[in-house]
Amino acid sequence: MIAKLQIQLNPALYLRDPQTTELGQKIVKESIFLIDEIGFESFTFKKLSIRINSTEASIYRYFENKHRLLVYLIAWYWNYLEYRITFETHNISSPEEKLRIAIRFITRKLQDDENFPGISESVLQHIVINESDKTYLTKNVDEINKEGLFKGYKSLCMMIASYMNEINPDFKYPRSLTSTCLEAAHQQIFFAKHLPRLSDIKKDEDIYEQNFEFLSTLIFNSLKK
Amino acid sequence: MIAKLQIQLNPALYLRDPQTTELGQKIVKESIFLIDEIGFESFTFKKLSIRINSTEASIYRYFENKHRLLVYLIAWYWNYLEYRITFETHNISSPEEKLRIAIRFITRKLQDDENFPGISESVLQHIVINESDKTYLTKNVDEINKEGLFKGYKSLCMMIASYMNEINPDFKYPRSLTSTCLEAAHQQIFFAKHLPRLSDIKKDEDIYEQNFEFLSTLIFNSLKK
DNA sequence: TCGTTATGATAGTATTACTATTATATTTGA
DNA sequence: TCAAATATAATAGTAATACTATCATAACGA
Repeated sequence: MIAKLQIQLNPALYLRDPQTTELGQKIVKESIFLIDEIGFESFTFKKLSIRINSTEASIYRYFENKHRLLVYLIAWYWNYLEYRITFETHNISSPEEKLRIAIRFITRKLQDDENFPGISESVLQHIVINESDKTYLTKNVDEINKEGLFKGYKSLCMMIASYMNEINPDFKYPRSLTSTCLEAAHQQIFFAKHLPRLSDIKKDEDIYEQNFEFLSTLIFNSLKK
Repeated sequence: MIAKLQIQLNPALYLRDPQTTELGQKIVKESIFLIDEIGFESFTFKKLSIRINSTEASIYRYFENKHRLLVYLIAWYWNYLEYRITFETHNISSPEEKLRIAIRFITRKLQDDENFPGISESVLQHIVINESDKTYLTKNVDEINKEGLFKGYKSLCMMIASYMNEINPDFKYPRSLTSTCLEAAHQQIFFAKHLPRLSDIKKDEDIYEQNFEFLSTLIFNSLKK
């Protein structure tokens, strides 16, 4: 390995940086599996502590509460996506091509990434599908936002919106369209699985591919001059 | 009054029909205000019971738990919207016009409706913006869905999708586009207020009007042949 | 090796999300 | 109109949740 990769996150996301200690890494790694298994509402630090053979008090030294831990995990995900898209669009000059790559990435089913052994990206993606909206749908959004905890999501949104702007500078809603599609990217997967009448995506075919087609159509039609 | 209006809801939504008793009506009416004030996470039957001078146990006779109460309120909202849209599109034959009316309604800021004095539609709309996704983003979606509790939302979605189908039968994603827009209708308002970088909607102008413009553009561009 | 830091072990508290029981008030219907 | 059914209030109780606090000990670094 020539360089060790690490996703840089806002220190306000945690009390103690979980990436720096063994226990911290265990908390993050196992919380992903546990939240995926039982859902965020049923997830507690107590249950997690039992799973990792530690104590509630120890986990509370890393994260203020379970909501902050969720915000941390989701922030990690968006930062990871932005990093991957930045990497893949590097040296590509066509904004259409960059946009296509970005749509590909936000609609793609993730595989676990060996560069980040502490985190199962595939399971984390399930959490994004099922729980990510809960990070901001809370009475203290403004407070959390002021601390900069949604920076990763906003930054990704603005990056994609900037490609749209390059393609058609007259289009009036690049950010709204991007945030709508970022949300749809996981919502449509959720609907296809649980509320199929809300979607045209068929469960028996490749739902991720269909979602890519849907969002590509939506975006490129909107950007036509 | 020549006819008393009442939104018909699936009886599985409640244990005892709140529309039939004074206490039930008080529970529904005040829960809307209380959830809006303190947010769904902080909302408890205990707090509500104090507010309406009743007891926790009495409220539990109407609703299994607070999540079911939320599902009830949101179901009421979607049924109400469908009722209004059905009424307003009555006798209109142009599918473009029907679709425009529907978009108008899903993006419009609601006023309290005198026909339904027990419910503040304007405050309920805030709850839809802030809390509605929590009705389905839960581990037991499938169970709740099987009971038919999301029927109102699905029915509204399919109605709007059918207008799209009339306009352009070749368009492959009428349901996905509709559900995406129904979600965006409240998401963009939320973003404009709390996470403005995720949206092009400006807080200082009429956010509801801008949202109507955004979604109209999105939808009609998608339906172009 | 001394001091700092991280963790574990344990305990404790207010609140939440219920369930159960009983008494009383109100409605209904025979 | 009286009895029966029903609705509500009042009260109590429980297990779990979401924390906070204290102290001992292990590990670690200078």
